[in-house]
Amino acid sequence: MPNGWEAVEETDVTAQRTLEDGPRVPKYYQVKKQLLELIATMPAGNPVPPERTLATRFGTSRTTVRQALTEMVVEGRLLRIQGKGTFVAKPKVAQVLQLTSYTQEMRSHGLHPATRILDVSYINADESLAELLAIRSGGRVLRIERLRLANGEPMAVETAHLAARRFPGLRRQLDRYASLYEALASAYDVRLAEAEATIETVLATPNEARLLGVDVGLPLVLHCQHSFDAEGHPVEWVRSLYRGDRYKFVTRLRPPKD
Amino acid sequence: MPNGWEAVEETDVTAQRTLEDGPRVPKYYQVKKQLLELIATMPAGNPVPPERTLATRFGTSRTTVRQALTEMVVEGRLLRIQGKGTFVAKPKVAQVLQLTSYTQEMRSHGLHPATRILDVSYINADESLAELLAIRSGGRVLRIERLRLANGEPMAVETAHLAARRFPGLRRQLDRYASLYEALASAYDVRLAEAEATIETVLATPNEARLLGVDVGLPLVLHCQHSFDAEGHPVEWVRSLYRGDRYKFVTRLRPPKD
DNA sequence: ATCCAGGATTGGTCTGGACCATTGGTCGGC
DNA sequence: GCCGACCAATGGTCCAGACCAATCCTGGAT
Repeated sequence: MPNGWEAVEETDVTAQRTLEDGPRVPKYYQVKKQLLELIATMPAGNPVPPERTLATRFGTSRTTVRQALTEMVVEGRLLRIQGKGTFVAKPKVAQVLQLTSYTQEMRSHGLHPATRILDVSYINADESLAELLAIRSGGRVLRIERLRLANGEPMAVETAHLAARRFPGLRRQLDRYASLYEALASAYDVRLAEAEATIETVLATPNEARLLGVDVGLPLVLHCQHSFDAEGHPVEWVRSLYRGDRYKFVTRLRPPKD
Repeated sequence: MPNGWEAVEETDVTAQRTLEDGPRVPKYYQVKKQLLELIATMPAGNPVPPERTLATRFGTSRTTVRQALTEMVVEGRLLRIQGKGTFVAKPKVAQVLQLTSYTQEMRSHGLHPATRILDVSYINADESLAELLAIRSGGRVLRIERLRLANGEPMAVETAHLAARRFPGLRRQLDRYASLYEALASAYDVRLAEAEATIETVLATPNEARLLGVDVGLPLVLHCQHSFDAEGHPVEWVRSLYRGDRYKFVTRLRPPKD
């Protein structure tokens, strides 16, 4: 790893008070600040010194270094790969919050989109899902689970739910069209007109971590979208998990209607 | 602490494979699942056994228990207070993404809003801020830093920036009106018509942690809002930090304009 | 009855170490 | 040249312990 690590000066990092004489600053936070300076001018993909090297350099334990690195990973500044090393991360993708297809969205960022179908199955709706899809409790629902990739890299896991009764044979139609939205438009003359969405922070479960290629516990953005057609009838309920380290969201705001 | 902890059975938690025979599940994740079951029927505010007690019960180290608890804190399921204990958290507040005042928003949730002014000062705009406010670089900007509380509890830190030249004497006007938006409307006949906002995950710095009453490193939602009046002129740029464990966001989505 | 000091309890930070899992490189055999 | 085994390097998990910081409770003094 001849990458100039030798040039990193040994540094005494001590938990200390802030300039405003406020609460003590954790030692790991000082390490984080030093690391932020270290990577400030590095291009995406540039390797960062190994944890053990950094621990020696900063005169601190590996645990403390890991804590600092973890925060930077969560914030999307670093990318850590077990067995390989730690690297400066690519900038976040700014995802516009609107009703558009994943494919179009990624292309608008100059990224090559791909989708892998993880599962397509029929389930019976519990009460809350039934209410969302305006069907009776226990009604049949088509569930489509997809992994969204950009340039071969997992970005999101999406699970769509649609009422089987409203869209008979939709499962077979999926093979004929490039996307779900296209199938809905062409085979059922249904287009999404509006949706209500919630966004919140969750942490990756072991399964989700595996799908997205991240470590368990990485913060994800949970985006639940309840979509309606032009007549105001519910079309789908989609639960999407985005990598919080890879995305920022963009939206337009207006005043509320009085 | 006679709270029935004795009734919690000793449990052998082992890192194990998932039902789908996928990757191993970390031990702390198993602890997390057990804890989720434990708190499932507890009301908000209910105490959770201390870390050392849980470590004994689960036959694991305190570090492992802490990891599980931390995840649940991040997700807003638990609230941890140093010296006091760990408690079941209140449900997240669903914040609608629209141009409305903080006061109105909290009231719509039945919460008692309050605002504490942290700082009001004039600064000189750097290039990016100048561009946002459509002023020349170095121009004078009024910076207003506020802490938003609900029922006495910190919820967000907001820092608003407005062009001093466009709103002469605004600093003094702030004392006359209940809110910034009201001052803009009454003293300058300016109302916000539209805004563009970004949302992304960041982690609490020591200063932010102190203001919000959370631990360093807790995930926060960074919300940057660039607001315009009816003529499309920029009015303000606001940087807000919301507690990710306390908020979920709600928005309406529409198709893009072709 | 109230207040304050001291101790107990609880969570927060840090250390050092061990062990595991993943990735990549090297070397030897075919 | 290609493939497989082995090893090194790197990150991921977990342990046990020590110490610090914040909160609360109790007992004694006023």
